Amino acid sequence: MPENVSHEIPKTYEPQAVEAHWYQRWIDADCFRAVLDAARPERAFAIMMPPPNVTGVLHMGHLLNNTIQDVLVRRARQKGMAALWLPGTDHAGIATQSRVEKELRKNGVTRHTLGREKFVAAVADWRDKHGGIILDQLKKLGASCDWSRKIHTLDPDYSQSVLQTFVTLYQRGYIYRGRRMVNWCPVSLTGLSDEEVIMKPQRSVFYRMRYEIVEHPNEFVEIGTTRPETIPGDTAVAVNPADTRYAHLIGKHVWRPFPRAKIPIVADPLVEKDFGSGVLKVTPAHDKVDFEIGRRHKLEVLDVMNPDGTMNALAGDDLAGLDRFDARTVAAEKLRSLGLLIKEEPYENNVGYSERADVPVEPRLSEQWFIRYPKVEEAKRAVTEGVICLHPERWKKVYLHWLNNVQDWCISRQLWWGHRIPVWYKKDADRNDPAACHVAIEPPADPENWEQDTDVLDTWASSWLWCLSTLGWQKPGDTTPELNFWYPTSVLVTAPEIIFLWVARMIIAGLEFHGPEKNTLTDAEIRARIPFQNVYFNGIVRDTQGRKMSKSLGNSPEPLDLIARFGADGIRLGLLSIAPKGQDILFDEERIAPGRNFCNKLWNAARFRQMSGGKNTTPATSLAALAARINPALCDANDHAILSALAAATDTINTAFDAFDFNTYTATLHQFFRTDFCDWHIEVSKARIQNDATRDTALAVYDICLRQFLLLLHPVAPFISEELFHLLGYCGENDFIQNICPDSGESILQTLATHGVTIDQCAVADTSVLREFITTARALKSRQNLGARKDSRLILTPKDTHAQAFASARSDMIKKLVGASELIFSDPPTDNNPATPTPLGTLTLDTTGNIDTAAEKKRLSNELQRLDNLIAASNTKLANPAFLAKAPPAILAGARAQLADLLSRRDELARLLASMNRPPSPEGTTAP
RNA sequence: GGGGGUAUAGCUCAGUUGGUUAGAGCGUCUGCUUGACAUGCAGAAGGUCGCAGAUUCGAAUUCUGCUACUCCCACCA
Repeated sequence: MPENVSHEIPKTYEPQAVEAHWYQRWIDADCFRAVLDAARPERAFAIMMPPPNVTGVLHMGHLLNNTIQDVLVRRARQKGMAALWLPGTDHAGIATQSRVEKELRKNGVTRHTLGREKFVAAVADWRDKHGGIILDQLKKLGASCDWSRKIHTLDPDYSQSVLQTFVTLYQRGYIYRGRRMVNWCPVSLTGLSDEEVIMKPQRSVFYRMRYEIVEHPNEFVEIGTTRPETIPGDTAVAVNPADTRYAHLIGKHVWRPFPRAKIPIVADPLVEKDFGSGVLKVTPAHDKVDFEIGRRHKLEVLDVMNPDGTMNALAGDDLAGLDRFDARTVAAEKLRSLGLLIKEEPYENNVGYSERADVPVEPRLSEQWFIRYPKVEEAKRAVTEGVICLHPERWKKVYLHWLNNVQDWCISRQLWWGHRIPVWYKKDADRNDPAACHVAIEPPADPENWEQDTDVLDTWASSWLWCLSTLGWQKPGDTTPELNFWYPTSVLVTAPEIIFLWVARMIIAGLEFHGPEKNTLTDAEIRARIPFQNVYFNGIVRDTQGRKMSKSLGNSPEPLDLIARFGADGIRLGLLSIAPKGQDILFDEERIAPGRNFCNKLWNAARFRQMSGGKNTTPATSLAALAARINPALCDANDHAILSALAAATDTINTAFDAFDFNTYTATLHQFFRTDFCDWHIEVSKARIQNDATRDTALAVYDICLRQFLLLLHPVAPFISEELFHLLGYCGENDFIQNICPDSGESILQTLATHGVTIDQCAVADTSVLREFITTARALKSRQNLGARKDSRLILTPKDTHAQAFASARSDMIKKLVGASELIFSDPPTDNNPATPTPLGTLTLDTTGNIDTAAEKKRLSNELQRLDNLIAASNTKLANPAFLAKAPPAILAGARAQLADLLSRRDELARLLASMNRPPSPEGTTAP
């Protein structure tokens, strides 16, 4: 055993112990600390972790998202980049506040009985207790974040920057206050942005009713609604100005049923002629469209609801105090009793739900702060010009569509947990008079005369600064050494769900705030201001039925439990290899088990390498040192083949990384290691390991493969790769695999050549012929249920002298791999022994009777039929003059060669089939 | 209503710019405790590449239409 292999590899791989050990060592050695290198800006590589909510618990989506980030950052670290992965958490206004309010309610306490200051303190307290859990859980996954830089969106510095951007945007004219229709959540009691409203199809009732025309008693117009409870808020009915049916009624009035009142009939183009009766009841206080119509026609705005969704006094005695949905039933009853209800029809429509509270939002008129987005054109250009690349690219369209239709952003929330809006109003003054507003981070000098706005900012109005404020940015135009070095960051890894809520807004924030104030930006300025260069959208992790993971469905596995059972590396490998590019993932434990199995396989292969010994005493910490152990004269064709495959796999993986193609990455790891290295190369070279003369060279080839493979594997499976790298002595005791860059394919070939091993492509080709021959021979045996026997006699009728020499030289190898006691070269026996064509000639299995002749004949006929079909197709193609004239020569030659091959195999099969039809010869087997 | 996405083996997915007989993992079947590994090995079965056209010498791949499922956006009450 080599001296540098100082520890024996245990029999079974125990991920828990290995993971805990290495994570601690990495932390102790400060492996994840990002150190800027101002002199070499090209070394910068940064990823900002999408900050999880402090209320969040680790779920499958986090596992995938953070695995991808960790893979990218570890890869960068190996390549010698100054790699920064910055973690943090989001204060998550509504979610956190509701969570704590719920706790308080258990003790009969509300935020109002507690008061603002104490309540915020209580929430902060809860956050301090629970908010860090999710990041600690990520450590179990192996996340290599620079934990010393952990940021929270309510940290004092971060908060300052949030307030400062509000003030700046106000000064630049992008922020205004207005009485507008907003999406009101009657449970959270706050306004919401459009992006926080989820449309859901709803089974509703469409009420068709009639309103009497004031000027024409006993004449009615029919009106449809799904919300009769809002009738008391009606202040008009509207028709389309081009609708001839109602033209004579415009300017007249109808009776609102309850409370009974005269309301005008107006004409407005927003009304669809063809929908329902073409008459719309207008409730300006409770519908966005109606509000717009009301504004144009100067209609009264009658708010008949309380903030909590109950009806108020204006709704009339029968409805007042009722919940909006109960009021709907009562209102319908009232219509019926008044004889105004024509019909109730089942109806499916889309209703907006509050994302957090999951109740229908109520369009509600209220005073809110809005942002008119700056730099919208530049934000589009950043993506259309490819300054920011989206992966997969198709999200471009979604992103641009949003920007093309973007509405002003309602940023005030009627909550207490968050960044309090930095605006003070002069007492007893008109709040809409700018002169009576003090907008600044610092309160006015005479605070007793002012009142601060009670609202806080939308959480996303803080997280849109994530790429800036995490790097010490405090105010627009700021630069810091950290910003200069790491900004723009390299990749953002996130879910497409938040492309509007977060991604687009971060881009806008970067463009507006990073650099001096400018109205428009050049391409170069865009390049300098964007927050990230790439966005990788990972899919959503769903269950096997395609449903989102959720607590209430109980379909979400416990990630820490999975890590304990499969190992972090196993999960990472499993998740990454099943994640289709840009598609959602259907998660099932069964589907990630191969990740764990692969780790086990690797462990055992390493163990086999170590148990195979070797007399090397020199350290083997580089490719060159390992290559130096090879005696080129002892390299066989299999060595050439596996080393060639290693270089090819390396190149494939490098290309895959550049394209964020993780499918190819994991598939290549699997193909190379399992199929090429373990199942073929190790097996085929075992004899050479047992031979003193060849052992060192064979082991050196193992080591080159294992070392390079571990380096390539490390980003996705950091723990096991580090452990084995050390156990196999590929680095010093105090080194880490993260600091070692895998050689490129070309560099591997060059280093080998320097040490006398120039990959021989003929040898590589020979190996693939041998593999095919072995597989065919095994199949031949297996069909006779002799797969496990090692005493079979094989008779090869070589197709030419080269084939004979080839097989003869490898006779021992073939016998061992196929499981045969003899390999005889001879003409085919004349009786009905099973046989098969192979690349080297016809191979016959010498059986002593008892073969299933019928089954074998059937198989041969099927195979013959298949070949005949292929030959027919091939002939047709080659008989086509157009093909002969237009196909490239290489394709043509290929087609001809293929046909020749098919024909010879067909002839051989036909001969074998014919021989099976003869009665068996009485002597049994024939031999030369 | 508008815009995406997907459709390939029983299941989940690969399939690079069109090119020789469409691949993998899981599952299934058969055999095997082979001196690293049963979380394994060997072998096998299994596909009209959603449907219909078009382009081409040649289409899973490009184009058109259709169908099914799915996601996002949207002010039809």
